[in-house]
Amino acid sequence: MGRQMTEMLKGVLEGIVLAILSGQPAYGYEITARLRARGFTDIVEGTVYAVLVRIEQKGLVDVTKVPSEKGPPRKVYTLNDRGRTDLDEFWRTWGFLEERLEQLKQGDN
Amino acid sequence: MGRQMTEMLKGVLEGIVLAILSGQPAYGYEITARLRARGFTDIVEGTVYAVLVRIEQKGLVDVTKVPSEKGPPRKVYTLNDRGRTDLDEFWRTWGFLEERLEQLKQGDN
DNA sequence: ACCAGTAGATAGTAACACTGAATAGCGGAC
DNA sequence: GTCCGCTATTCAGTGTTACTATCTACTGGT
Repeated sequence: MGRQMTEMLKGVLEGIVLAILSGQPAYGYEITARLRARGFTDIVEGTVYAVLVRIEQKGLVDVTKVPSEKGPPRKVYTLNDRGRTDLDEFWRTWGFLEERLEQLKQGDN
Repeated sequence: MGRQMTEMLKGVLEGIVLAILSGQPAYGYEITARLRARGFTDIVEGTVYAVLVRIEQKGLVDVTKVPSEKGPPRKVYTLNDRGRTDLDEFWRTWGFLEERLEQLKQGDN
């Protein structure tokens, strides 16, 4: 992955995962697949699981273990109220940045 | 500063500084002031100087020392060719992220 | 003599994404 | 019946980054 993308994902990837979970509950492997389908082709499992551990510890998601027909049991993550609050805050922060960068891009500096 | 903003700035702040320099050369203290004027009210000098040291070491800027009427000599940073290339790449990476997040925000997840 | 404003530097910290590898369960091919 | 591939999770170690807090240094005004 490009160095710039890696750095830019910091603080954003967590929001992306929360946003994905806001649509419907999902488990790690599935989330990785969705990210890939969305164009984030270079994000590997290890990275996603680290995010999931973090948002669980922060109490932004509820977790249930669901047996899989194929492979070890899945840990299904569901966004809870605190997670939704955090996601809202994420979008506000993102919106702020987006605005400022749009101005900069227009060249009024 | 909010935790989310701090993390989100990683990888972005450097691009912001390069973008500011693309308009015209500037020195650290001045750049901090411009950032503040742009709404980044919580970014302090120490943070900006760290970025400047980094982009200088990467060879993205040329540096000249200019005496100041008031206070110690200024280090004026000028974006060079490598810096411009890096800035282009930054905007591409940013554009990619912006697109994906816009989709996510629209709720198609 | 002191202080505020200007200007830069730096050591230490915390957070984060990445790398690479390991573990574990199941199905099918051979 | 053993090996391979796919599913699924975990974890230790690394590098990069922004922040905190503090320090130095120069000038002008009170």
